[in-house]
Amino acid sequence: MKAIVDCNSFYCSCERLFMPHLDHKPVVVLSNNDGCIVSRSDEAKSLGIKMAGPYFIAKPMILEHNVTTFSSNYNLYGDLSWRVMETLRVLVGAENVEVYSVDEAFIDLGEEGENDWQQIGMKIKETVEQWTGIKVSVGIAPTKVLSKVANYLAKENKLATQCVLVLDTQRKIDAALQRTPVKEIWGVGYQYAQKLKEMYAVFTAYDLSRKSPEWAHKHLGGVTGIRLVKELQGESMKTMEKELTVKKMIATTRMFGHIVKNKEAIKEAIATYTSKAAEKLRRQNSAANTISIFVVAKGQNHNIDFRHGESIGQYTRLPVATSATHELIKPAVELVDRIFVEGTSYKKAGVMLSGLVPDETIQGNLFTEEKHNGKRLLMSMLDNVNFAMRGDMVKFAASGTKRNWKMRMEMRSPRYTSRWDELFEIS
DNA sequence: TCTGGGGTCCTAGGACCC
DNA sequence: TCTGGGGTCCTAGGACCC
Repeated sequence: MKAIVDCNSFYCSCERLFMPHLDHKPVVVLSNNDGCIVSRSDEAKSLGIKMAGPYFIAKPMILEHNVTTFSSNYNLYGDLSWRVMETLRVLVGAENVEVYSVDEAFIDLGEEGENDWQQIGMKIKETVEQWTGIKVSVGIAPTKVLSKVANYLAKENKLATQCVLVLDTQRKIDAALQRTPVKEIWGVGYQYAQKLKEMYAVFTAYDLSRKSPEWAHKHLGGVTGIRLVKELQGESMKTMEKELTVKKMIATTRMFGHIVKNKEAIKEAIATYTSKAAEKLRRQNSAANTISIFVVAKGQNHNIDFRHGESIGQYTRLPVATSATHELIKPAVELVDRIFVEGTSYKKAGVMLSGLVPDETIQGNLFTEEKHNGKRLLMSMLDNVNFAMRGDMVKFAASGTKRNWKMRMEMRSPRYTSRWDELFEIS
């Protein structure tokens, strides 16, 4: 059996932990740049505030109903996420936990025996809540996809389920699938949901589970579709992933706080993002052999298709894979010259590192020049300083010092658990 | 004019996830 | 006025090889 443990309204729950007077009150958390709503408490959901909806559209409603609003505080969320995952590892053994995202983890509960799954689920839920203060929902079923269905229904009916739902018989599975719209299945997005409904009259997860794997291959994206249908039918096709996943691509991209028309500012932004991306790269001991950058211009009909503003990109293949910031900044900034158009208004830029390989410079070897090793040392010192200061204390000059392109973050709460000067105080 | 049957590697793009 | 930031996997198609 597999379980999925999912934190309820995770970012909102993190904020409430330090402001308990907000319990049972509507709360929302905004994305970077205070652009979209990315987390809503149940009370905010029932006011009709839309997930991923633009903040400025929801703002009148937010003011009217006195909804407490936060900018994202990733230091805080990251730390609390770590506490939740550690709790799970203590409960079921680290080797059985697969961290799936900042607020979700799969757990392998094993196959054998007549276990009281309901009780196991409750124990997990209650322990996490007691140890971390974060409320979670637990779905338990024979496959990952079915456990996600169970989790979805647990959240839909919090009172009846107490946030724990087990699907351990075919009868329960079928009943659950019949109550689940096809769009809510893990792996079915907007496009497939429309297609399934309009062309094939598939409305519920149950309808889809009646289709054959061959049918799914034809109409649901090849092998991906086969796996999905088999998982719905109770056959495990998605195994537990072992931790230690090394990323295959690393990106740092941001909207600007304001429109940018100046090439130097774009270069500063690109240099800053490159530094950040290189840091992530070194954290997983990789080096990159390809660096790409892109910029997004503000389109004419911005209000209609803001998402599809045309993105113009370029990439460079590096002669040698590297993880050194200065070796990445130089080609990145040069790429800006190739794509920048005078007189254009830009709203976003990004850097992507790909072609990632293990970093050869980490263990100095006899055949590497000394200069090369010194470079890695400089980088670790820089990472250490920046980590200790929890910011970017030491930067490359190319990143600029004024940064008037920086994003907005006007309502961020204190980083209670990761900065000494922002610790929670009791007076 | 005709025009095989494999392979591999790479890139772009689509679809999805949180 | 104002619309997030990461990632993954898969497929198709082109270039190239024998």
